Amino acid sequence: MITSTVENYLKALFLLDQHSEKQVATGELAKALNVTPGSVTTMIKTLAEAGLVDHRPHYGVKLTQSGRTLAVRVVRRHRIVELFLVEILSMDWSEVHEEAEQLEHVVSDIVVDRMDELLGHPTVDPHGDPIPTADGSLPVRSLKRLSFCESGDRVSIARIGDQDTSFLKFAEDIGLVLGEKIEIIDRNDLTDSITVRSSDQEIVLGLSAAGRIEVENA
Amino acid sequence: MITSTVENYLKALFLLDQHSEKQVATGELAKALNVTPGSVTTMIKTLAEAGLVDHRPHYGVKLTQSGRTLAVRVVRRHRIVELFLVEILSMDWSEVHEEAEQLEHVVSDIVVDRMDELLGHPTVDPHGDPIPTADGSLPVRSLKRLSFCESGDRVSIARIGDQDTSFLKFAEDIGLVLGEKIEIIDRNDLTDSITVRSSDQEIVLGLSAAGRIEVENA
DNA sequence: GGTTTCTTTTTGATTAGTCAAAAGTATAAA
DNA sequence: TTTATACTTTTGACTAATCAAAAAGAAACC
Repeated sequence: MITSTVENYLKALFLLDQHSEKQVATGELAKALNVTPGSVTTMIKTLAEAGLVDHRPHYGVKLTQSGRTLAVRVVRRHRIVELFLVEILSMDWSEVHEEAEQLEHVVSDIVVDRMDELLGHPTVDPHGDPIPTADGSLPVRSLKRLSFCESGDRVSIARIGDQDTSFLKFAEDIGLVLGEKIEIIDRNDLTDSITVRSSDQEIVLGLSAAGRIEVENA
Repeated sequence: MITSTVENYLKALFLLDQHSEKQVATGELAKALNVTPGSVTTMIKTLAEAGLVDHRPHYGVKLTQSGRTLAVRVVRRHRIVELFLVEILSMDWSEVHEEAEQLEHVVSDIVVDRMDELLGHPTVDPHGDPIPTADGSLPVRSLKRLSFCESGDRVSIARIGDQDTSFLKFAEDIGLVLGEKIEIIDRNDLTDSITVRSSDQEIVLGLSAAGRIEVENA
């Protein structure tokens, strides 16, 4: 039986290694899961025996095909549940992450499919993250960080992956919502800030905050 | 922290002892939870230490007030989730029990309250079991088993508590649904059966099946 | 009252997951 | 090439929950 813990390890591995083909370090995984490195080593061995990861001691770990398949299923459940909580139960998108973190391990395929249907087969969750399809495929988008944009760029907000509730609330309050079209007015490396216009309103953001927002060309 | 296991023990105790003020026997609880009596004894000791139950060794166990409060909360979550799955996600009432069994341990109060709202503050779940209010009160209804009805009685179906999927499907198929008004045509102790009329249709049930259906005077 | 039967409790083991701290490797610096 | 630093793995211990089987207690029967 696949426990919630195993699902969490697989999901964390997936989210960590999806943007780089490299092995994931034990310490990195430990930090992501909030456990000690020793615990990770132990669990990695269990996962390797089950054929869910490949482990090269002292180098790192990587999902196998079957591990990846399971991980994607967890991610799908998580993202559909998050969107469902926001759209159907009118919850605030800043507070659904923790909730989905629990639900992702217990909702059955039937329930997820019903939610998916009710939501009209959505492609992204409330943070702008893509929702894997039932067969496990995951669209790849080419986004860039708002902090890398140049003056004059016209882009739309595509993803705010941050999971910090207060940052999400803040972004929402100042009108930086998913799909919003914005224009970069000024990018200033001296003051370490970037100024954007969104629906006639000018917003100044520090570059580190801007780095947490991803955009695509409008 | 209250684990799912503890919640399950409390819930089982609540469901077993609610209709009799008596102590619950170790073996009875073991059967309800599908664990060995030894496991129950061990857990009971833990619960007693936490002040959730009173335990008289070799006699039985009973929920304390605080144990009861927790149990009722679990029952509320379970029943609201069940109804939600049926009403909002259009799932079949015969298949939601297992699902709710998992969800009851992870849905937060916020989510339950939203579901409750969306459902219009319902008072009974899909099986006709009362839903405890947020403050923990639980309406008491006086129902009787269909098997105890006499010829000529006019009643309405109030509860089908059984959790066996096939029995639930069967009841639904023959038109014995919650709220349905029926008239007892004949009750025959020799053939061990009862004949009822529901919307012009005559249905013959064995008394043991009729014992699983509860009714109230129409 | 004494013995049999049924139920409960105790005992000793096991599994999943975790931690703290010791021991072992790899890498980078001198 | 040796040493220092950083990271990983191992070790031993702990918690929650369980089981199987032995021991103990209560009840029922003669």
